[in-house]
Amino acid sequence: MDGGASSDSHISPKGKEEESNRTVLAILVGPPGSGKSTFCEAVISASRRPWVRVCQDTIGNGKTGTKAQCLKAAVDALNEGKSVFIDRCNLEREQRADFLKFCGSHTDMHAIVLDLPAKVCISRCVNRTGHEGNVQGGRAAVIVNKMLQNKEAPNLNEGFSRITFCQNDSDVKEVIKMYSELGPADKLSPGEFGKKSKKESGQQSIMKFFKKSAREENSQKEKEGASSSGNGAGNEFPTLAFPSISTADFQFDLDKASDIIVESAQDFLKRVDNVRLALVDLSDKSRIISLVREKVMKKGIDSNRFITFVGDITMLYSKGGLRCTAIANAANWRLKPGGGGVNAAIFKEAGEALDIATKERAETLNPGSSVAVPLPSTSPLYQREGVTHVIHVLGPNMNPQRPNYLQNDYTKGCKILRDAYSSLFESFASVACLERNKKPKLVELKDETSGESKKKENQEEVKSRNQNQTTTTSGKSKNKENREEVKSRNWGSWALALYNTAMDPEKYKDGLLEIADDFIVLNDLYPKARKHVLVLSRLNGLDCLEDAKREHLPILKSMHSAGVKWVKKFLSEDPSPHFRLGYHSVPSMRQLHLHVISQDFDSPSLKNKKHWNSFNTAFFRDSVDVIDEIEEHGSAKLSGEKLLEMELRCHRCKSAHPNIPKLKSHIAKCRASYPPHLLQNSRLLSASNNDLNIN
DNA sequence: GTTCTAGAAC
DNA sequence: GTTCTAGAAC
Repeated sequence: MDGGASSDSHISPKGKEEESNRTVLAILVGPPGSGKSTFCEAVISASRRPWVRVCQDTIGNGKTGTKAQCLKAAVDALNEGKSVFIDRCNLEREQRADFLKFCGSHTDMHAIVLDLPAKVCISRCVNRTGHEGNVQGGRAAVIVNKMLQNKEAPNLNEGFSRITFCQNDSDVKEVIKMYSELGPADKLSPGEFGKKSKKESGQQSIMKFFKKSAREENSQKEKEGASSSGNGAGNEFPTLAFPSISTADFQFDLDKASDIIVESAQDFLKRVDNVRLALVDLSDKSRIISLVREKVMKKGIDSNRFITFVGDITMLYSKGGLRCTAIANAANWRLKPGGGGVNAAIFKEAGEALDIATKERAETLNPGSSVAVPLPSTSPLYQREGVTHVIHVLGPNMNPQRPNYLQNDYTKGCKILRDAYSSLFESFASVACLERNKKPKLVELKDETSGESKKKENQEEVKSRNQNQTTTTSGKSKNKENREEVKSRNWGSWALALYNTAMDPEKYKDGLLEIADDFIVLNDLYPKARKHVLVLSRLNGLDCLEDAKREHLPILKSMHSAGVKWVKKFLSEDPSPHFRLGYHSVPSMRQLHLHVISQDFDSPSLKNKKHWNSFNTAFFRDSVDVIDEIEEHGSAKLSGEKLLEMELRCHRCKSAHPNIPKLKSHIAKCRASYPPHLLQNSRLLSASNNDLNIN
């Protein structure tokens, strides 16, 4: 494989050989309510390419349409040089087969799988009216459930050249955009995109949304294995390709660097399943590659999950058959294109789109940190290589010829390099949409992870506050502190405002939004976002989350419901914000209160690090998790106040920012999707959130 | 929790 | 010089 980053192959090889105006037959796959018709209409109204939507619900002119009618309409349209959407459920392989048979040599066969959660589809069906096929109202749930029982995900071996999976609304949006931008002569690159890993689909699907037989999966694996140029690994894992950080221009010691790469990777892979890391270097004489290979072998790291790869990081799929979800860029601190090496090559291949998308995320990068930038679908790296994200990462600089070098301080250098890899891998974990519930460590970023042991200590401390000091098994000098804390929790007079309100709401009723038997709702006096209310318990003695035990579950649940009710009310006035409901691990004000807060954090009262981190680190405990944990263990996990001193990171894209003003100007424009953790379990409530309709 | 302000960081 | 943080007082 040639190592040149500057070959001419950024022009898709397919682009040259294809005559213009090839047609596309795109089969939508998804149950009623998954948004097939909306998808088609959105693309058709925006596209320069002529599209025809063939819909079985409408093709019969009032009567129920047939598949045969759809086939005929599709073939007619293709013959006229138009591209076609097949808008019917197409959930079973057999249902799709006939359409694929008509695939002439001038037509690309695509599948677009709208793999949204079943409950979302059901709820949409139940709530809609005037549906073309009358799948709506009460009968919809039965129909959708039945259809979902035995469905098969489309497979390349059915004859599709491209299959795109959408798991959520933002995927759908992105794919609509991609198809809308497809000009008459353009072609999307072949392959499977956006597919969930096996583990994820197992965890997310309530009713085995798309069943796939083991036999099929194996044959698919064989197929992929055969075409993957003998790198020995199947292509089913999300893969991060990364160059060695700091060892080129920044002259980091190779031996030390290789240790850090291997250790960081091993640590990451231990904690995260279903991902793969690929260290990439241009030259097969690369010293860093051989050092890493040697150490990987010694450590017995799974060679399917950590690979070394010689090749151009911008052409891993097109030239090397290695499909990567994300590639890391050894960036400079200004996040500028150019320079040399990997940074120049990636910015060049990704096109201007990456520069623009990067600017939207962050202006600068600190050594030891990273920022993940989603690649616009127009980028050649996305279209040709199937790369969805570029993760910029900055390592330590040991080069005396460069400004701000570390003067051979390898204590500092090694720490920064470790931080850089940890941050890179964590960013990748977010990108790869990992299920992180079962591994609480993963929820934390690098810096939080390093604070993990401290956090544990803190939790223990908090726990032991409630115990008598005679339990001295691991007591040490903490006992003195404990004794003081056990005696009384000293609330300053300023910290009693909520308590006083809860005990005598009538006195303060002018400022209250709602007074119920067991809780009160009021606006936070210093709101940290456009919408920020408190649901305040009225129970005397329930001072904070630490006090909440099983007997408090009814009040916790009723506070939660009240919070959700107010979210609904806010969303009915303005559907744009997202909300979280949760408690501070260690509150400043006495009397248990639930924060209901919109995620814009656009407020002059949000002034310092503590404010930010109290809502955007594990210090903030989502109400849903608190209830689950108390149900399961009798108490909720608490995080220590150490987290409040953490570096400032955007709650959406996780980029780091040096101070509050910079962070605030960033979050005002950041539109990255929220971290996967927040998208689960209704931690994040929005107008499109189905749970709001059900509760 | 906020306000105030010294002094660190830029 | 200005901006921003962090600690003390309330």
